[in-house]
Amino acid sequence: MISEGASLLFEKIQEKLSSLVKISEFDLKEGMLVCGLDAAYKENIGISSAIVLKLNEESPIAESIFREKITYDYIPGLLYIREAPLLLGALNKLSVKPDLLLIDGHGLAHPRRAGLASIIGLLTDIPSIGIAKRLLTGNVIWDNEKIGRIEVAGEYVGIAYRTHKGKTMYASIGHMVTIQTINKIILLYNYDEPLPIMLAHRAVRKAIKIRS
DNA sequence: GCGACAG
DNA sequence: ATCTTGTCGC
Repeated sequence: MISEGASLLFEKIQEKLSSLVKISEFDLKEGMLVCGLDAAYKENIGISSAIVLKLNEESPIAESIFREKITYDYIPGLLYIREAPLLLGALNKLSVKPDLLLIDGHGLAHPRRAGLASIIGLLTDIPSIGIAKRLLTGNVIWDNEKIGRIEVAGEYVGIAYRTHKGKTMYASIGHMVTIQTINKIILLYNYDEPLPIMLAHRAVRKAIKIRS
């Protein structure tokens, strides 16, 4: 449970962090390490995973699993207080330092302009992109059948795209990347859920299942 | 007041 | 996210 006062505190912190987010050019280069992050839950236990792949390769070169007792409930807009500790734990166990983080959740496509992806990027000082399956705030202006622009409070913060199976995904700027970076990532993973995130998702699902 | 609401 | 069987659709 999170008290009303604590929620206000976390919202204030989030607003401050938002002002620290940098939108900057990020060039994808051969050999770069792309890391997918995801988490799953089993009762009061949270499990997270970080899966690292070299750009254009499909076998992980490093991966980690992290488990920790959950202390907070999920509150829309405050996902980070529940999930950031888990993701940081998984990142901390990696044997390598990723060049780019792909995180399940939003970046700037957030009411306070600082979703989980932005916060993880800021705290680790690693460029990041948020990729969510549902929109939390803002609107999508579809340019064509498969690509659209995500706008929040008049700002172009990300790209919405439709998977080959018809599922809409919402990718937004986390930290130290631009819309162009997101465009390249979407193309790189062929308009599907990015492989690193897919593998991280499978890893946590598997880990959750084993401990039951 | 009503509805919406990342994972 | 998670609880869950059969079932609608490609």
